[in-house]
Amino acid sequence: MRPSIKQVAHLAGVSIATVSRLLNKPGSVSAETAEKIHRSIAELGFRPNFTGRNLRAGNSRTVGVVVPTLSNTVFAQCLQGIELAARALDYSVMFTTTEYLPEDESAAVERLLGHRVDGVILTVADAGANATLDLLERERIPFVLAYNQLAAADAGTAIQRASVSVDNRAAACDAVTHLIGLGHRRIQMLSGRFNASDRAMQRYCGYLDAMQAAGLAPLPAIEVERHTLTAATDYQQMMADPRHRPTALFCSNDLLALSAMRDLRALGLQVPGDISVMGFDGIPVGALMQPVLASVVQPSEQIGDVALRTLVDAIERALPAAVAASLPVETPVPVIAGARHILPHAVREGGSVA
Amino acid sequence: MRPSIKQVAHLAGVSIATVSRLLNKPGSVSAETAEKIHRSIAELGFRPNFTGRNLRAGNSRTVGVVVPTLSNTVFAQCLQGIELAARALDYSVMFTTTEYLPEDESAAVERLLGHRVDGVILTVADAGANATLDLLERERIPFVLAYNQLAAADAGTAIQRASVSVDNRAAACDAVTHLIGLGHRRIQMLSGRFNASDRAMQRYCGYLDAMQAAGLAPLPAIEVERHTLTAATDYQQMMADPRHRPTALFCSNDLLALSAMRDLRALGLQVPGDISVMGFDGIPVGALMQPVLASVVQPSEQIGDVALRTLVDAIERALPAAVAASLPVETPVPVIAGARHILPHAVREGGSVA
DNA sequence: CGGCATCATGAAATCGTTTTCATTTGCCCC
DNA sequence: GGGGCAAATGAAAACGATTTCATGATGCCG
Repeated sequence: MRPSIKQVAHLAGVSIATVSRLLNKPGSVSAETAEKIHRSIAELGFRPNFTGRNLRAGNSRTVGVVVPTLSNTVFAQCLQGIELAARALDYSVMFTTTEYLPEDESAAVERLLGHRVDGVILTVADAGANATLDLLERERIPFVLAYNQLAAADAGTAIQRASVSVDNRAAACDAVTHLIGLGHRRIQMLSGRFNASDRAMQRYCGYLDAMQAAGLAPLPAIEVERHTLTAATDYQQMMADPRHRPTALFCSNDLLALSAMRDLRALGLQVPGDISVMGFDGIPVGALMQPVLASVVQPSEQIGDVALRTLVDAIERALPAAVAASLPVETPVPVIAGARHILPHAVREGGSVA
Repeated sequence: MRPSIKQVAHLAGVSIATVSRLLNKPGSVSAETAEKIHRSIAELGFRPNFTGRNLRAGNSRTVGVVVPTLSNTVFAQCLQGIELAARALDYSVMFTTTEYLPEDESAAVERLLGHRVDGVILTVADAGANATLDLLERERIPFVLAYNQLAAADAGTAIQRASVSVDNRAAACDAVTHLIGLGHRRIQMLSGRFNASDRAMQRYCGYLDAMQAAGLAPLPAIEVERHTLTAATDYQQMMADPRHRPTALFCSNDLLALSAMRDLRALGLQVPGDISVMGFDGIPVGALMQPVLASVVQPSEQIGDVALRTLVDAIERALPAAVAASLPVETPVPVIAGARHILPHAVREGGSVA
């Protein structure tokens, strides 16, 4: 068995309380005692057991992260940002994915709650009506949404949720406006399933905004499963026919845009000669390619960073509230004042549009 | 405070032992008692606290993962594979990065050990001489290396470590042989720092193998910092001069290959017209681009999957050994029989070479 | 009808910490 | 020199689960 504080205390000839004190607030123990204890710790190779500490303290200095997948660079970068910030604040990260299955979201969160994470960062399919978020709220676990953008209307409700994202609608509008500025009139949106990503819907709204503002007739979005464009035969037929084919394709994410470009080339079309393609996300490899993938860049790593800091703020703000809640008198709900963090986006111009 | 097993027991009018039994082996408690307890659990919204369980059990059903970064898709996919497999085996994943700083490896592992993870999956800078691995070994924590490929010579030593990777040397040799087969004679390797990645060195050996086998004169590798090719002016000069310029560039990873291609284009060179570029990793976007990035594909997600399964095997094999170790008589070291898992690689042909 | 095995359950110890409360010691000041 | 105060330390109770051991009840067999 690994050495515990008890062995250290015994070897140093002091009580476990003294060892604990040395570890937590070193000022409160005399110099020579500290010296003895430090020697014992070194000799035994003692390492405090967080499990014991967490059990007693009731918090774990661990946050849970739930994202759809890591196959999309966007989420990987976000997780990267989260981990970096967490490490800086001395938090640990427990991580899980949902594979875009809404029904897995709850299971994932349940597991994290079993581990008594102090808070959760998640990207859900639909932040609007979501049982998982309700669960977190019921359990009074601070959480922050990443990428999901809360509707401004929610700001008026009693409990305000926190989210960190770009302004999806405005960003999409900027992208489409960029295309319009280049002379495109027939612009169509290619999107992942709306029910797998509320962002896709918001971006479609942005598309509508831009088309409307320019007085152009919006086209219905083409919804496809992830990365399975080749299966969408009706879509292929549309592209094959120059009369139905849009002159520009606005894709709800970069991976989709890259897949689309490959498929279009397979159909014998030139990008951007025959058709322009613009993405959304601004994944780094997009800028390395030739032609550069035009896109709307979201600061994914920063989204993670801000999400984590917001979450930790909420956690540590909730701490005194938790103490109050343990009083016999039921105090008012210790609500985390939510915040809709909207981070800046940028249009990346690129050779994939003309 | 969240409901504990105690409240459940009280509400159901039974002892906490009975509740615990119901949760662990449901057969051992009578039907009507089970019914009462289930009702209490539902009413209180009770969720077992892993912290308590882990403290008592001495294991956490959690594994730690340490990789250099998530900015490289390769590691993100590996983590994805790990998480999927972990979830299937009912393990959780605690995750951290090192930013390619060898000195951060130990700190990361220390933190994970504090959380009492049952095992660790890691990718280190140099698996040969590595203090972190020694630490894990001293602490008798099962661990599995991912991407790091143990030298076959290690198989003879007393303690055998486990690793999951492709055969880097053979894979690089295959890649370079492919280039040679296309008629290239002046082939040079562009690599990340050897001291930041032992894989890079192994791949350079593979390069040497291939050149030697073909009777060609090998060139020294160009070592660069990650993604900072533009700063390497001597490299730029070499590329600018057709007499010094190799006809093909073999890069130690795909991100580097993509950066190189962009820089070469910036110098006015055509890929593959003036120079061919081949990568290593086989990241998925490489196949979406035009031209397709030729590369050696490693099965990253599968590496994660196998690494996790190997680790869990070791953990669960070590369990009885741990019991034995708690006996007064010091039993022989409960060594995890290591295994060098070599997964298959494949050469992906692509338009970036000619 | 008594003895014994089996089953369901409870009491209590345990895991490794933190923290409260009490106790000891030494010191200062009057 | 004694009273009181501060500093340093120890004993013990939590935290939430599992698990061992003991106990009572039940049923079966001779």
